[in-house]
Amino acid sequence: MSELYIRVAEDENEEPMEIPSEDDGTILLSSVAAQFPGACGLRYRNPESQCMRGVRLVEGVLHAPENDWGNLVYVVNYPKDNKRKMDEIDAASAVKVKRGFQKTSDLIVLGLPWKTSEQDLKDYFTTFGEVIMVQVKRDLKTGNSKGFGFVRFTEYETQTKVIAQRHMIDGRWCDCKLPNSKAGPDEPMRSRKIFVGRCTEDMTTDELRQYFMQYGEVTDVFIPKPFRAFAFVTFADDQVAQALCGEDLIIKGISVHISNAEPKHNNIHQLFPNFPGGSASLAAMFDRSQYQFPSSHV
DNA sequence: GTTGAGCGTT
Repeated sequence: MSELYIRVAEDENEEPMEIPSEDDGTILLSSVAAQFPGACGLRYRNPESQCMRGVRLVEGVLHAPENDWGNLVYVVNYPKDNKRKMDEIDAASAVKVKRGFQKTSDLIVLGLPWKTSEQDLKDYFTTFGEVIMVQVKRDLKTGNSKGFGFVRFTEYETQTKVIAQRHMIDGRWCDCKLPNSKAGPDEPMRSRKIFVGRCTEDMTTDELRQYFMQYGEVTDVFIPKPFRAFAFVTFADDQVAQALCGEDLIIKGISVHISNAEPKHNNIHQLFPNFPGGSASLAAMFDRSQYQFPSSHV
């Protein structure tokens, strides 16, 4: 190890910033990400070959090439600049990412009052975001509303928000769903949070944060206390979280399993049907908690 | 002229 700080920049021609190394000469990815949010690694131009080279990254720790950071300027890697990274996760995940593309679709609006018009619908939903179209389905002969309709938004974020809640329209509670799906206000808006199963007790929040940073920006890490062999990691981008679901990852030599973090009101009694002391105490214990479980455990 | 879980005439 040659010096206490190494120089890191967003781009080869940008002004570098000095990042502190650890005592053992390594650099924590979290140190880089503190200055460059969302960073997932480093690269540098090899003086001999003039090619860009990646810096070795093991579980959130960056290792100096040939044990010497030298006097080079290192360049930050970001997940979105690197499609190859996503492809490596696996083919199924890549499909998920593509399918989860931020394109809006029609939403069915269930439970409309008979009197609600398309103009009423448009006026209501415009308060959430720009509306592309609204429909109220009617009996062709009578012109009476069938009590449901459709809406489409410009922004995917608006769609997500609208699906996630119930709607009071002209005095009735209505639900907006993706057509032909059961997903409603309760259920799975695609989560930015993943469930990390098979954790060991020596895994810290910092270590988990450093590890998962390589996939995308991490906004939260939660480890239930006392130890319960799982954790939750939240990403800034739901697509990153979804892409990891189903994966087995190696953290500190341990194979952990990634699945979707489900909303916390999933029936806990299905998880532990024979809990000692009866289901009431179990329910009380969990209803007060923040814990969430993946559907694969239910 | 009624109704209240569902799934879209053109």
